[in-house]
Amino acid sequence: MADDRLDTRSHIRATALRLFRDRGYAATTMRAIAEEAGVATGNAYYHFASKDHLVQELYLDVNRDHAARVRATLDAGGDLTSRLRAVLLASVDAFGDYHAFGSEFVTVAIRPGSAASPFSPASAEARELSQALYREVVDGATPAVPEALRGELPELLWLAQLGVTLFWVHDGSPGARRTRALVEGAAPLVGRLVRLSRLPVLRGAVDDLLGLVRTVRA
Amino acid sequence: MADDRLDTRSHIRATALRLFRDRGYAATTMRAIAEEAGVATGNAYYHFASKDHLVQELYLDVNRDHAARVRATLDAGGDLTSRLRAVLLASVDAFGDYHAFGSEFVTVAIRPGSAASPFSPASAEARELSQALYREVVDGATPAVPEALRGELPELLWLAQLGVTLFWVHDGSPGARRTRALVEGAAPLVGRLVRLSRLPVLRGAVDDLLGLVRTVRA
DNA sequence: GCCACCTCTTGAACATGTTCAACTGAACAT
DNA sequence: ATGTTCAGTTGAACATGTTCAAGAGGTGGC
Repeated sequence: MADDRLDTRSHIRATALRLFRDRGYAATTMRAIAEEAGVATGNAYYHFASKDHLVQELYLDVNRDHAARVRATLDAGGDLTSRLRAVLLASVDAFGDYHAFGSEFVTVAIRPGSAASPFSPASAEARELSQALYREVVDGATPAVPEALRGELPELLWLAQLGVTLFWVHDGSPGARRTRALVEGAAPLVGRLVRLSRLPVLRGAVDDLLGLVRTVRA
Repeated sequence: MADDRLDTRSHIRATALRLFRDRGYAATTMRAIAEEAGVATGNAYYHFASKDHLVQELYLDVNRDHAARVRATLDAGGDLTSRLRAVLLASVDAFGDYHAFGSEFVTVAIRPGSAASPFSPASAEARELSQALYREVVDGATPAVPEALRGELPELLWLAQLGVTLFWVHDGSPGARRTRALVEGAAPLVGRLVRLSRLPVLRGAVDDLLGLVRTVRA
């Protein structure tokens, strides 16, 4: 019962994540986590401010998994479309273990006040990990992404991943088929648009978009 | 206490919506709604399956308000950009009353299983009301929107509104300034892209996009 | 009149996230 | 040794969404 217990905090963390994976969010009560970890309910709250904070730990795990899955692809080069496609599909895979309860978890994540929100301070580590992947997607692409886009594109692609995840949540198809179809279609479209962005006719639209992104970010 | 009480159901509904508006989602307990309405707690559950279903009623109200706000604009004609801009800004205004608690409500709405989700069967009336507005935005625009886009664009714009709302939720700026800036920038960008979509160079990208939309919708 | 049925209503009971006052025990100062 | 402090721990208590067995009251059949 106290074998792998380096310290109480990480023991509770590990217990919670296991239960989340096995039972989902709602079915994993704080009492169950505490009991399974062999501590009192209140103790879990001493180490984690809320259930959301435990979910946030789960997101961190998923993001680490995602990063590990795409390491080889990112190092291998390739064009923007194939890199983006691979990274987005890998994110679907990384979430795959939680597919049954995916909607529950993303629900928690989208709550603006939630610690598990991708925008929350508590998620900073997971967010930066994930955003770094898309920076690599862009910077390592050959042929190179046009200079003008290189600054903002990674963040836009990261947002696109959040969109894909949101879609995935509502996607009841087996094996997330529809979500994968979305990625298969969207990645080449992004690649094509990035290539087209060099054309003079599109210069205005591209400038508008970049200006909008910069304005809105502040 | 029983003055304006046509029937219990609508009395509970009205009471709940008032409390939601005044106190927000979390602070409005089912007990408070029932007590304020002068019925037992369980009675509220007889008429509304869950608290989410009451929130869904609130969304219906907001959507009706939105539709009323844009009636004149839609009847007046104008180009796509100005029509889209007006309708999106009006949606920000319609949600304005709930700005303080906006994040709470949208949180509820985004939960996939939730009755308040824009995609839920329970929200069908609100959804169709809202989607119809964007069909009008597109169909009533002069110069006319290219034939090829007229089918899918309304739904895409409706999704864009959901995106704007999601942004608004995370937008802490006074008067939702950043959200309005997003709309002010995005509407002309959409207008410009729709105009450009006629160009032969973009034909491929447009076809890809439309194909993607059709594939993914199923 | 009486019974069966059905809609509507009640309020106690339940499960769960969260809080909190009290307790433990180790580290440290005197 | 003794006292002090404080991070860590406990479990009962609380608030709230939700459920449910019980009943009220009306309507129609006989």
